[in-house]
Amino acid sequence: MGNNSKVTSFDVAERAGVSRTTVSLVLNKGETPNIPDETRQRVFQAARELNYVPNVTAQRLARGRSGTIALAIRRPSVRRFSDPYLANTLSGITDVTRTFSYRLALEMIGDDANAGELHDWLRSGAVDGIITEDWASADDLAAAGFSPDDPIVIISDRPVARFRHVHVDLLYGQRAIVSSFLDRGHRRIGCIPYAQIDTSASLARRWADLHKQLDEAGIALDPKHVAAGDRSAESGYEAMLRILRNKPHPTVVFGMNDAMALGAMRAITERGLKIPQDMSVVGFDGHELAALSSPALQTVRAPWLEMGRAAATMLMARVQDPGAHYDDHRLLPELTVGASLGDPAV
Amino acid sequence: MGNNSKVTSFDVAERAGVSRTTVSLVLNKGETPNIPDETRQRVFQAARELNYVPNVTAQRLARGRSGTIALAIRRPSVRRFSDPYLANTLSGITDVTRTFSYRLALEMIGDDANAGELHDWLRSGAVDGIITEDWASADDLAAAGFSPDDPIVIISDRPVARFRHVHVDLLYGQRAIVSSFLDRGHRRIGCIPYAQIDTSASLARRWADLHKQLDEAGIALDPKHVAAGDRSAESGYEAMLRILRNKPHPTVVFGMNDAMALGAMRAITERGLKIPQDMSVVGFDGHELAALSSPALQTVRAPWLEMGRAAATMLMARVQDPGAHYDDHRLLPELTVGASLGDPAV
DNA sequence: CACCGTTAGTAACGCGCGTTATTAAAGTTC
DNA sequence: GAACTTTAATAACGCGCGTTACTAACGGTG
Repeated sequence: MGNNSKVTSFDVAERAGVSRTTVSLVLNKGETPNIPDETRQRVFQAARELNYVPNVTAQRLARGRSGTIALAIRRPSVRRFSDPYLANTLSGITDVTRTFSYRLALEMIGDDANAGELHDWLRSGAVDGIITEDWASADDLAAAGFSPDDPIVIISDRPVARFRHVHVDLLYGQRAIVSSFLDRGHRRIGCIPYAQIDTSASLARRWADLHKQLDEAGIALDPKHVAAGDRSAESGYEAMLRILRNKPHPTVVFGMNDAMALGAMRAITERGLKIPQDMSVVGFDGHELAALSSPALQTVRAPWLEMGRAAATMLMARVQDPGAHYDDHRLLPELTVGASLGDPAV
Repeated sequence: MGNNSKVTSFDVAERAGVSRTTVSLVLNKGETPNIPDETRQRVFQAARELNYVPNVTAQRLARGRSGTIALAIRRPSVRRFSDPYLANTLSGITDVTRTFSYRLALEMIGDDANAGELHDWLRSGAVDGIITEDWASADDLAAAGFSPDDPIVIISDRPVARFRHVHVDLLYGQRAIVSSFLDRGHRRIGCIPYAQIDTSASLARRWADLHKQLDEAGIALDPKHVAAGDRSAESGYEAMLRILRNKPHPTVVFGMNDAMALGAMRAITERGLKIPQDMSVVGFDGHELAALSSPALQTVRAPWLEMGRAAATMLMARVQDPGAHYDDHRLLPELTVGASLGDPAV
C-alpha cells in the first residue's frame, strides 16, 4: 500500500515545478521573505501529494547535529531495570527531550566500561550529548578526552569537580535515616549492604559513611549483624536469616535498598518476631511498594524523576548553546516515615 | 584535551599516503585481496595516531541503514515506567540489540498516537525497525501504510493477523488465576479493574473475558464489589476501602495488577480482617515484590523479559534479511502460588 | 615482442539534504 | 533610459563516507 519507493525532496521539487533549494527553504524556514505564498503552497501541496518524509539521516549529516541525546546506563548486568532509579530517571529525561523534539537513545555499558567509549561515541556524531552516571571521579572522564565544556552531564551522588552534573546527596539521606534510629536509642545495629561484587563508587561511599556515622555515635558494627545481599528482595530475605542465626539479635536492621529491607521484614515475621516491637527495619530507596508493607517501611526516597529532568534540562541547554553556563544542581532525598521503626526492644 | 577538530577519513588517508578509498576499504572490509598487509598497517596506524572516529551519520547515509531499532512505547502518561512490563521488556530488547551491535532508540508516543507517525518515522530512515505494542488491530497499522513485510514487530496480548508479532496470552493467564479461586468455591467475587480512563484494547479484552468466564461459571459480578483503580498501589488501597463499605463482603478480591492487589491487602488488613481466613486476594502481573507481602500474593507472572527478547530477535532477523520468514511466537504467563488465596470464608 | 593475468590502488559517483553565493527578471528612481 | 533596488529562484558546494568501475604498473608466458 502506498508508494514506498523513496520520495526525495527532488521529487517534490519536480512536481511543484521549482528547484530542490526552494523546497528545502519552504519546508525548513518559516516565512522566508523571498518566496511568495503562492509558491510555498505549491510546494506544500506537492509534498503532501507525494507523501514526502525527509530522510533524517541526510538532515543530520547536513545540519551537523543528530537531534538525539543518550542515556548511558552503567550497570553490571542488563537485568537491573527494576529498581526505582532507572524507571523514574528515564521518565524525567523523556519529559524533557519531548519538549525539545529530541530523541533518546539508550545505551547499556558495563560498569567496567571505559570512558573512552563514551567519548568516541560523542565524537562519532551519533548523539549530541550524553547523560551518564556514577563515575568514580571526573578524572576518568578527563583522561578519556572529555573536556568540562563537552555536552555530557553526570548523574551522581555527590558533586563532580569541573563537569556538568546533577547530584542527589545520598549521604545526607542515609545520615537522616540512620539518625532516625540512633536517636531512638538503637545501639545494636544490623545491616544488609550490597555484596562486594557489586562495587560502585557510590555504594562504597555509602558504606564508608555509615561506619563513620556509627563511629561518631560510639557504636561498632558487629560483623555477625551484617550480611550482604545482591539488590534483590530474595537476597535480603536470605541475608536476614543469616543475621538471625546469632544472638543477641540487633534491635534494628538497615537494608541498604528497599527490596532487601522488605525481604528482611519477611524473614523476621516468619520467625515469629514482631515489627517493630521485637525488631525494627528501615530501608533506602523509595520503592513504590515500600509504603504497602505491614507495617509500612521507613525509608528514604531519592528524587530520581527530578534528577532525570534536571540532567536532561542541563544537557539540552548545553546542546543548544555551546557556551551555556551551568550551576551546581543538588537535590535532597526525603525521609519517609513508616511504622517499621520503633523503640529498641530490650 | 586532544585534538577534537574533526578528523575525517581524508585526514587518515593523507597521513597514510593513500587514497580515501583505500582507507575505507581497509577499515570496513576484512582482508581485501588487493591491499597488501603493509599498506593496511599504515592505514591502521595513521587512524590510531589521529584518533580517528568515523562519523556514524555519514556511514548511515552511505550505507542506507541507521543501525538502530526503536521501541515505541504507547502509554498515556510518561509516568508509567514502574510496572514490571517495561523494565523487563527493555532488558530483553537490549540483550538482543547488543549482540547485533545495534542501538536502541526509545520513543514515547501517546496511546492516542496515530500509526502514521510510526510509519513516517520508519520511512524517514531514523530507524531500521520498530517494536511497538498494544494496537487494537492490525488494521490501524495497515491503514497507516504499513505492510506485513515492513520491519515492525508488535508486542501484544493476542495474535495479530498478518503482522510480525510476539504475544503473551494474558487471557490464558487470567483464566488460570480466576479458575484458581473459582475452583476453591469462591462465589462472591470482588474486583479492582483499571479505571475506564485508562482504556487500552488489552485491558478491555481482559475485562470482557473476565465477565465471560464468570458467566460460564454462573456467577454475576456484584457492582458493589467492583471499584476501579489507576494502576497504583495507592488507588488499589482506596478502591478496596470502597468495596469494604458494603456487606456482605466478597470472599476473594481480584486486583487486576499486583500493585493494586497489594494496596487492597493493606486496606483489608487495616480493617482487622485476616488474609486469607477472612478474605482472599489475588493479583496479576508478577511484580518482583509480590512474593514479599504477608501472606505472599497469589498472582500470574507474564514473561516480559522473554517477550522483549523474542520481539527483538524477530525484528533483527527481518532487518538483516528483508525476506525473513517468521512464525507466530506465543508465550504463556505462569501462575505463582501464594498464601493470599484460601478457601472462601463463610 | 605481443599478449594477458595479476597486483595495487584510485577517481568518481551516490547517499539526501542544508545553505550560500549568484543569476535573471521585474520594478523603481532621477 | 541608465542606474539601482527588490523579487524570485537556482546552481553549486558541502556534510563524510561506501562502493563501483576503471587505470596503471608489473611480471610472466609463448
